[in-house]
Amino acid sequence: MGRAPCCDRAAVNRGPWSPEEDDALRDYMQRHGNTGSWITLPAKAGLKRCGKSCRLRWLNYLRPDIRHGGFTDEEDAIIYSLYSQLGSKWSLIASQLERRTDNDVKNHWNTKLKKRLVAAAAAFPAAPSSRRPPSFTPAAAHAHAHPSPLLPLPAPTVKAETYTYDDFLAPTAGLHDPFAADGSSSASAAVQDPFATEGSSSASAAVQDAFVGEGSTSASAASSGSNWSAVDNAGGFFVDFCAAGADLAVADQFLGGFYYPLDPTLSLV
DNA sequence: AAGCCAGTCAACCGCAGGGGT
DNA sequence: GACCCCTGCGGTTGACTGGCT
Repeated sequence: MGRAPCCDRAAVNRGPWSPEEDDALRDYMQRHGNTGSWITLPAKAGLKRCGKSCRLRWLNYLRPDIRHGGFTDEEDAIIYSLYSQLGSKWSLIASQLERRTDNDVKNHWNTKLKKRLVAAAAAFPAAPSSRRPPSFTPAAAHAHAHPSPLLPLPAPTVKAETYTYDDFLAPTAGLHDPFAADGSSSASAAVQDPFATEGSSSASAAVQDAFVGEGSTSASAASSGSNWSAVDNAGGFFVDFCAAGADLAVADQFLGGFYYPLDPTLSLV
């Protein structure tokens, strides 16, 4: 015997909402708010809808304080970062973005962001084992802990307030590349940018795209030359960003995930 | 012009967990 | 502590749309 349905399916409308239904729900919510329960709301609002459907329609669509579509690069970066730390905790991720719903973030990830990473993973084979931290495992990338003992970064935490761009700036101190086997990584290969929206193959563009906007690290990283590789680790996405040359600070933004909110005072041992 | 296909997104479904009794 | 009800969440589906052949 299965779970009892939350409402009589034969007695309620299903599928897309009509403008009239939207008006009825919006009007009710603006007059009364949801002071009672979602289950009883449809009857009070004169709607032939399941209470859960009303809740979803209001929270994801009709609510006046939400935005749809048009995700900015900065929002993408935040989503990448939080997904790498939290996994598919869409409500938590959405709570870190202003006026976004979990459904919108989830759809954006599934339709756009994930595909970029899949494409990036396909374009780049796994980094040679000699360039990977010995302790790295795919599970570690999802264990909410930093995958490499070489990188003494704190375990990511979720801020109570909204993230800002500044949370993703790179540290200024010079860090060495923990993936480099001999410390002399080559920047000769032109590589594609897993984050690029239009398949740029420029290494400098890759870095600039990763640090969209006014990121102060983009110019130095771009000028030093960069090397991307992306690895899809058994359902968890791990982007290994290796910057060549002296300016390797940027690479550490991506270790263990995509972007880390970094403590600028940290440095490698 | 018609058919096909891929991308997008609103909506549904079922489960987990919290709170009340 | 057990049970029930309700809400919230994440996975999935399916309708719609636009581009391509």
